[in-house]
Amino acid sequence: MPRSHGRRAALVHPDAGAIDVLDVLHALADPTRMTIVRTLRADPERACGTFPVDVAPSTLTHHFRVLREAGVIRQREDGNRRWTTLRLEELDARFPRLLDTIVSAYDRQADSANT
Amino acid sequence: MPRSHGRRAALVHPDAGAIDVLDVLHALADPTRMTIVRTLRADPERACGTFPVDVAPSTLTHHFRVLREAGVIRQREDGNRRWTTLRLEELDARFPRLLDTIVSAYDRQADSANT
DNA sequence: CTCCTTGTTCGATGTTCGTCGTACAACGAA
DNA sequence: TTCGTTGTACGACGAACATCGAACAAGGAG
Repeated sequence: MPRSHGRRAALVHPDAGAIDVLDVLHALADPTRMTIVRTLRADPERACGTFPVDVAPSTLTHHFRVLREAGVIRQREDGNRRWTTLRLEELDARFPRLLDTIVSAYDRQADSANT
Repeated sequence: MPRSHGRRAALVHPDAGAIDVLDVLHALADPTRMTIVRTLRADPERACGTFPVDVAPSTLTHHFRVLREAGVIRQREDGNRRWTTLRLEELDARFPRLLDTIVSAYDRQADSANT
């Protein structure tokens, strides 16, 4: 028994009512994580490995954890895969229009840069 | 001449069109800076020392610099004082409803905590 | 069972961040 | 000019962060 990894850690998600807006802002203030969120807005559910980001797998795991613990995404185990969705409705119930306004602002910025 | 400080550095503000939404999110993802912004929403202009935050003066200067360089606030020299305002209109022109939505979300969270 | 795929955990590295104390610069008033 | 007020610049410190590689765990296909 060379390591004491134990089994796969259970996925922890904060309750909708416990989501902290500062945590959400911090989670979104990173280009890789913003790309993840934008991708999920277009596609409702994706597996981890299918996001158009260019970082090492372990780095991607880290970013998913930040988003998950901030309450932005939900992850579901399915065999070997881990499926990811936005917690859009819960987020919207607590902070109306927050996610949409932020992502729209980023979209607008990306558009103005491609000119 | 013990130091080579030179004179007071000029205040640098990014052009409205160069404001980066990720910088704005990062600037707002801190409780002290969020308090500064909320205070400025209530009062249009304040001097640095009049904010209800509990940090050392040099720390406050640091937070003002982060907000200023992100394009969230504007600072104006006036004799010994430095007056601070929100760049609300410029921000709103580039990212409609962004600041208002974020600050409202924080207000809502603060309200729900005081229950 | 064996191999491949998927994604994680751990440990390390270098960077950025929030905080402070100290020194100091500019201004205004006495 | 001297003194008090206001706020900055610098340097340091510990914590948090983004990133990676290596090892590994679980599941599916053959």
